[in-house]
Amino acid sequence: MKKYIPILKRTQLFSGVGEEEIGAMLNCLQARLCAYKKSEYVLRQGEHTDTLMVLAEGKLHIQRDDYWGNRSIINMVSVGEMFGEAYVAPESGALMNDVLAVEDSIVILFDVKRIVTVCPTACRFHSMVVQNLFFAISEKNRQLVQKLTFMSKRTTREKLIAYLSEEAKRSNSSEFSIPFNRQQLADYLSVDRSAMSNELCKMRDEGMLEFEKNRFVLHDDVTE
Amino acid sequence: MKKYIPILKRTQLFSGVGEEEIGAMLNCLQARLCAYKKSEYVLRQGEHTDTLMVLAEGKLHIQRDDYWGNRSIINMVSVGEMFGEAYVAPESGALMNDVLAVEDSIVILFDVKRIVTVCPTACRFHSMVVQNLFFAISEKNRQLVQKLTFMSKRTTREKLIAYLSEEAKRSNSSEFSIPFNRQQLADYLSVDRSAMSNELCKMRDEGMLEFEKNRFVLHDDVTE
DNA sequence: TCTTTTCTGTTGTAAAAACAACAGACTTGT
DNA sequence: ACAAGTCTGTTGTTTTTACAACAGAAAAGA
Repeated sequence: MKKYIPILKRTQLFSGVGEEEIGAMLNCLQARLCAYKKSEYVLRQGEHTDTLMVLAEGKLHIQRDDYWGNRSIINMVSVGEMFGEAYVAPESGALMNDVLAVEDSIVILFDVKRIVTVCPTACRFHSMVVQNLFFAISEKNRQLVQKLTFMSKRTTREKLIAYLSEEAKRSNSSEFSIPFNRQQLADYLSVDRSAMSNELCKMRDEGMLEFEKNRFVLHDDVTE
Repeated sequence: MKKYIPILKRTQLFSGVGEEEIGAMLNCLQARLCAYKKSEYVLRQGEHTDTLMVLAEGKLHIQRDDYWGNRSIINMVSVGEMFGEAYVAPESGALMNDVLAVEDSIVILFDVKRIVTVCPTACRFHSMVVQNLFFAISEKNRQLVQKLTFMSKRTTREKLIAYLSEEAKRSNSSEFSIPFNRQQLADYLSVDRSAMSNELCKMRDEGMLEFEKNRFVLHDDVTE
């Protein structure tokens, strides 16, 4: 557990909190570790949970398969990011999604009720963590809205442009990598993989962009 | 301002807080009122804000018009619901959406920094409001994910079924009203209005559902 | 190294959506 | 009561997507 304190220190949740204080809070928040192999499920749709989780190693997808087997990737979780925060409210009900480890992963679980309900003066940095948590959820909120703006586009091409432009903006460069392979990107944007692949190649042939594997270069006429 | 205390008392944000305490907190949180006529913008995309807002009267849409004039309704705000919570973090950047009054509306603004950053022992119920705020944002998060699951469906029919089933579930009845007219529903689901209208009528002719204006009745084969 | 599996691009066909244009019903405001 | 405007359903055409099937390249595993 101790070995992950440096990772936790760099997370948004513990931003501004020193390593010693984090060590103390791990007890206070009853932190536990859980390991998952690639392709294992961390959580499954329909389950109940009331823990806040932070990814310490690996990579996760928050996703949902519907009755017909169509997969929709809601979001991606990278090291240092948290998940489960939407289900800590008492009446939040069952999980709407699966959480899948797409790489071998290590997850840190926190008893979030202790973060929010225990008097914040209990430990010195508690109120700072509450504030961080608040900001982190707000940001996740904006991420979801961002994703909605990709998905609200009518054509596959528009969805691709919206998504790729955002990734370019996020990396401050017209050249960047995406965290998905083709099938995953299609699942993320909720389009057909082959149709998307087709569209990407058309855009490349029209000179809008270049790509190789998951590395993309947008040309000026795309970014505006 | 005082006249809205009963409304505030019934909001998720002030749940569990008495009317006198709310009155006291209005000062503490520097609450202000703002009125908007139907079709006026409460906030515009690109602006900056750091206030938390609660709708006291009327109805709002959180939406976005793209370059080509396609409107996408991200969410709807009813009386007692809050909005703006995603932009209170210091580095949250410019608003991604417009907020439009679809009816004459009254909005209450709060200086949210005082909710989150001021020592929660300042006033007695402060920590309860912090907790309420946390739960409220969590719930909004789930709402957005819910919407993503509608939008991730590939066909208009599937989107309609996903949305209408959810509304039925929410009202615990196969008969319910929706808060949108046809154009607004199409904007909410990001589909073409006439195609959607067409699809709705086909579904009605196939006996899946009935409707009249914004009142719907789902038949058994839809809900399962 | 060789085999197996995964990933990506390609094509053709069928299905669905977008778009445009219009008519009748219903509202709203004067 | 009337006129103007809005809302809803309807139809036909064009565009786009979904789906299925396949082949070569790349990666993973034995």
